[in-house]
Amino acid sequence: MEKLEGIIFYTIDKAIKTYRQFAQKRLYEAGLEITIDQWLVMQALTEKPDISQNEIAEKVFKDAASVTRIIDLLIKKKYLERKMHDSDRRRFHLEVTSVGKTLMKDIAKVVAQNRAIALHDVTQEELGMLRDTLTVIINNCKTN
Amino acid sequence: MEKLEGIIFYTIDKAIKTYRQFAQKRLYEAGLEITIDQWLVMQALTEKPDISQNEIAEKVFKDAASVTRIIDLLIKKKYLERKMHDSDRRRFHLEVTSVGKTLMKDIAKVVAQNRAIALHDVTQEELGMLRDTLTVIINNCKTN
DNA sequence: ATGATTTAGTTGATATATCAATTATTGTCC
DNA sequence: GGACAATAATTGATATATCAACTAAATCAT
Repeated sequence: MEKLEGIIFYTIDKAIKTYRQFAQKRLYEAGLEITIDQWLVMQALTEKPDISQNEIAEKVFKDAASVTRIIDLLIKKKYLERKMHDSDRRRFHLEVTSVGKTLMKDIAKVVAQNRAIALHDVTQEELGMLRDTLTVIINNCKTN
Repeated sequence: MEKLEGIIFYTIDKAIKTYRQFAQKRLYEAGLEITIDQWLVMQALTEKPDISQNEIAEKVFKDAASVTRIIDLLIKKKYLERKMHDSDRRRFHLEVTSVGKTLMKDIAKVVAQNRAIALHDVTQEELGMLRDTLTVIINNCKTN
């Protein structure tokens, strides 16, 4: 068996974990009280305000159960509110509060900086190839 | 703010999560009772039998606390044993049992297949560039 | 040699991941 | 239109991630 260092999935794992730690630390240092995972949910809601919890789960690659719990925390923090859904009483309408909107704006700057630092010296071409190769891997692994 | 789909870290996250789900499912279907994270710890121990728990944590990008708990489970499953360390009574000598060794051999085949499937149609050159770009990102994010 | 510091590992608290089971509601089909 | 299946979300159980506090042992410094 090949050593861990030689395995590409080990490197991919290392890259995303290193970036997440880096990004989380910088959010924390900027006084922004949110985790990366909570931000992902907020971002999905910002992009599509009428999204359902199940759709959020799919979008951020999480389980519906995880999304339920993350939303519970975001509500506790007053960044979100659960309201009645117009046409489907099984669903909720999730509303980003004004506090939540302000927070998201503040985060945007830090997130942009994080990416710029993390991608320093990576060309557009390299970025494109990175994306293409990862997309091939993703499709190869689709179970269905 | 750019949409999630356009963010490279979102794609990296998606790739590693898709692969992990794929790999875990195939391990489970092969009747192998181990998680990917537990396998990582076993593999680190197989590569360096005298490794310490802290060194394992560093190698597999986990917290020492996580490693303690993963090892507890591996011991409960009889794949590992904690023994006295020769020269340092703070440490343990972790020993892979014969059951554990057999398991690791069985896993090796499945893991090799998983990688072959996941990397189908990815050339050596693409793999090298993927690794290089990820390494740049990892170094850019090193906090220290 | 002893007092301070460092290191190895554990434990508790909280956040997240995953699966299975459950509830409430909606949709389908005859 | 009423039984049945599908869907949206929650909850419980277990595994993992992370941080902080802690214990025990080793090392360092004078």
